[in-house]
Amino acid sequence: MAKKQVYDHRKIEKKWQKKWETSKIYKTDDKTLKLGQKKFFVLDMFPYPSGEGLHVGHPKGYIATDVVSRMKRMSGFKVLHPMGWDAFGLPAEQFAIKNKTNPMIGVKKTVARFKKQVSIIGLDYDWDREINTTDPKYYKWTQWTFLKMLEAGLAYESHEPINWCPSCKTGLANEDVEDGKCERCGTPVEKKPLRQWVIKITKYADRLLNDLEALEWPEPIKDAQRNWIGRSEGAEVTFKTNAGVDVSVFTTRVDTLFGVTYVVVAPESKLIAEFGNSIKNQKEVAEFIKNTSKISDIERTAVDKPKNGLKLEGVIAINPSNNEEVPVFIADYVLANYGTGAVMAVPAHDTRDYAFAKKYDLPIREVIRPEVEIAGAELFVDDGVLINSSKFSGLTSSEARGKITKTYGKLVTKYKLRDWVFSRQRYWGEPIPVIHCTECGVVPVPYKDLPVVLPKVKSYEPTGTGESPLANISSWVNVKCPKCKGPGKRETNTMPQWAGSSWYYLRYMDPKNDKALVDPKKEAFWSPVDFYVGGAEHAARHLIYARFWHKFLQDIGVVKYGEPFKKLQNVGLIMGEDGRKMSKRYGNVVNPDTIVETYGADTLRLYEMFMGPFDQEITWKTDNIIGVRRFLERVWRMHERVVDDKKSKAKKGVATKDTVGLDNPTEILFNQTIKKVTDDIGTLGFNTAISQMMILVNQLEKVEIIPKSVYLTLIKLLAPFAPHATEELWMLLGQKGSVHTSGWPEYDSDKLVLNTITVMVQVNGRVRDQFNAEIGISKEDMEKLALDSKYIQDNFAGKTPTRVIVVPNKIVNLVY
RNA sequence: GCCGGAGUGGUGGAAUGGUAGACACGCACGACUCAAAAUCGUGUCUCGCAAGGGGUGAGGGUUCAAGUCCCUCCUCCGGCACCA
Repeated sequence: MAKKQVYDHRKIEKKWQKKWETSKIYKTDDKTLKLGQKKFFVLDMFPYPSGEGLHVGHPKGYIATDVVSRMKRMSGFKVLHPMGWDAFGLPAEQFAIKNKTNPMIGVKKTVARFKKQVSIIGLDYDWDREINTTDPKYYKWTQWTFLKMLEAGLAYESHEPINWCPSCKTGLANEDVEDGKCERCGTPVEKKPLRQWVIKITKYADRLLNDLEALEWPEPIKDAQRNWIGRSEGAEVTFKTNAGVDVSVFTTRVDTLFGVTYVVVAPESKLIAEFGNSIKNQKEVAEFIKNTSKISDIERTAVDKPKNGLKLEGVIAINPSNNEEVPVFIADYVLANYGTGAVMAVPAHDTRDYAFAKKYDLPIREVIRPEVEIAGAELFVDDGVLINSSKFSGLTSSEARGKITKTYGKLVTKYKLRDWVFSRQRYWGEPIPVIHCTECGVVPVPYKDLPVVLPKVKSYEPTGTGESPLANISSWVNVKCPKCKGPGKRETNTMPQWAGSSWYYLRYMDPKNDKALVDPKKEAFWSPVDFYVGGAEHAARHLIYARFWHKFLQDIGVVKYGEPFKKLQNVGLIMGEDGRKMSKRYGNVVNPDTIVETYGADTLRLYEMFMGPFDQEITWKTDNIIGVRRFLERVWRMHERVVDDKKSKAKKGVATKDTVGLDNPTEILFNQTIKKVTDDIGTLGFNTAISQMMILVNQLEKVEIIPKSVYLTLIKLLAPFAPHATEELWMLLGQKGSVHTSGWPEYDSDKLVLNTITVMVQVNGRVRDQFNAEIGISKEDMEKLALDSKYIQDNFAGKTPTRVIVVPNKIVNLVY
C-alpha cells in the first residue's frame, strides 16, 4: 500500500513541468519517419501574442488539443503538437509607435509572457518547433511563395479603388471589412483608388468550394465559406445600344427577360466613359457619380436605403428577346465589382428593381405568374409560369431559364469572392519582395536574395499617403534593378497579417529548414493536419486564405494533399460571469494564473473540459470549479486504499484479467468507462468523458478493495486531462517511467453489459412497472413477466392487450 | 431578406426513437466536531399527505412509444446581405 500523501498541486505541478522539460518526453522525434506509421498532427490556431495576456477563455482550445494529443501519444501514435506566434500586425506596431522602439522588442516581451502563461497549464507542446512569423528565417518562405505566385500570374498590381481604413491608414481586403467597418478598429471603411498588389484567389473559387465536401468540418463553417465564395449560376445576356457599345448583364432570372423595362449600370462602370457623347446629360451624370463616390460603403449598402439613380439621356438599349428599346440608368444599387457591373431590371419580379421603378415611375411588366394566384400583388419574386414571353409563355421558370439562355445568352458562373487585396501601407509586415525599375517594370527579387529583411526605421507611423513608412528609408528603397542593373526602387507595401498564417502549419513539420519551405518527406509524413482547433471567427478569413495558399503550394509541387486541415473543430467562447465577453473594459476578466495558483492547472483543465459541450459558448463560473477539484481529490485519496493484485505487473493493456475483486456491476462500469472515455475524447465529448470517470469514482468509493490495476487504469484515463496529478500518482504507486507514455487502456468488450437488467413495463407508452431479468431473456419470457407484473395484475387482470411490443432487454409496452 | 445553430430543473448541462433531468454546482437535512471548515450520507423537475397526475419554447402531426422525426410558429445566437 502506498504511503499517505497530501495533494499539493503547487508542488506537484511545478515539479513535473520541470521534469518534462528536461526529459523532453513531449519532443516529436522525426529522425525516423516511415510512411504508414501511425501519426497524428494536432494543431491550435496559433495566437497573436497580445500584451494583455491570457484570460481563462484562451486556453480552452489548447487544453482540448492537449487532451487529444496526450491520448493519441498514449495510444502509440507519433504526435505533432506544436505552438508558435502570429506576431506581425497592428498591436506590436502600436507598441512600437508609442515607445519608438522596434516592434520586435514588444513582440519578444509579449511572446515571453504568453509562453509563461501557457506553460503553467502543463500543455505538451514540443517547444523545439516553436515558430514566429516575424522571424526573417520564417518570412523568407512567405516571400518565396509570393514570388511563386507572381511567376504563376496569380499576383498582380491593380489600381482599382479598394477598401481603405482612414484610421489604420491602410488598404484592406474584403475579408477585413465587417459591416462596412474596419475589422480591427471599427472605423467606417472608405473607397480609395490605390496602387496595390492583389492575388487572384478567385481563380481557385471552384476548387475552394468543391473541396469543402470532403472535409470533416462543422457544417456551419462550411456553409459560411460557401456563402462567402457565393457561387451563382446564371446567364449573361448582351443588350446592344445606340452608342455602339454592348451592355452585358448577368442574371440568375433570365426567365424574366421579357419583363425588362430598363437597364442599370453601376456608377463606377467603365461603360459610362464608353458611351461618351451619346449621353446627353453629361453634367448631371458626372455630378451623380461624384456624389455617389462620397457616400461610404455602409450607407450605400444599407438594405433599406432608398435607391438613387439617374437616366442616361440619349442612351437606348435593345432587349435581344423582343427588340424592345429600353432606357439606361445609372444607380447606386448596382455594384461595379459583381457580375458585369450592369443589370437588366425587371421591376415586376425583383424587389430592388421594383422599388426603383416605383420611385422613378418606370413601367412594370408582369411576365411570371405564380402557380397559385395571389390577389392584388404587383411584385412576385418566386419562380412561376411564364406569360407575355412570346414562344416561351407557358413554360415554368426553370424550363424557361435553360431555353432562354440558349437562345439569347450564355451560361455563366459568378462568384461573390473577390481577389485578395494583398498590400498594406504599414510597417510591421513582410516586405513584398519586388523591385520597381523604370526600364524593366516590376522585377522580382531573386530567390537567392531572400529574405528581404524588414529594415529598421525611425518612425513607424503610417503615412496615409498610400506608401508605407518604408518609403522614407532611401538607403533601403533605392537599389539596383536585378535585371538591368539600372536604378530601381523596392516595393514598400507590406503583406497582410493573413500571409504568414496561411502556411505556418507546414513549417512546424520542418521548422529549421533553410533550403526549402518544407522537406517533401516530412510533408508527406505529417500532412494533412489531422485535427485543427480554433475560433469560428476565422471561417471566412484565415481558413479561406490557408486553403487557397495550400492549393497553390500543391500546384507548384510543394505539398501533396489538396487540403491542409482534414478535421476542424471550433472552440466555444468562454464568457465572463456577467454573460458578456471577457474584456478589461467590462472588468470581468478571469486570469488563468490565479486559477492555477488557487486550484491547480489540473483543476483548471478539468473544469474547462467539464463545463459543457466543447464547441458551445459558455459562461465562466469560478464557484463551479470546486466540483472537479473535489473529484480530483477523491481520486487522489483513493490511492491509499489500493491493493496490489498479483497479476497487475504482467498485463499492460487489457485490464479485466486483473480486476478480480471487483463485483460484477463495478467491473462492468469499469469497462464501460474505458470505452466511454476513449470514444468521447475521439468525438470531443470531454464533458461526458469526465462525468463517466466521476461515476466510476463514485462507485469505487463504495468498494472496499481497489485493485491496483483498476486504479492504474483510472489514472491513465485521467492522465490527458490532469497530467500532473496522475503523473505523481503513477510514481507514488511505484510505476516506472511516465504515465504519459504508458499506453492507453483497452476494455473487455465481453464485460460492457450487466448480467441482470431492469425491464420497464409500459402501458400505452407510459412506464407503470418494472422487473429484473437475466440479460438475453427471450421476448416471450419478457412478455410473460410483464403480464405477471403487479401493476398489470392490479389493473388489467384477465384482459388481453391489443398489442405487445417487446424491445429486447429493455422494455415491454402493452397496449390496451 | 437568405443560410446555419440553439431553446430541457434554482444553475452548467446528460439522454443510438425506448425509465427525461446522468454528472456537477447550489440548496436542505443528517453524521463527524466543543464549534466551524473540510469530508461523508440522504434528499432536491412540478402539483399532491398519499394514491396518482403533469412536464423538455408554443401549437399540430407521425409512432405501440417523441426532448429526439415531420409541419406551422415564437424567441435567442452566429454568418451573409442592394451579389442581380
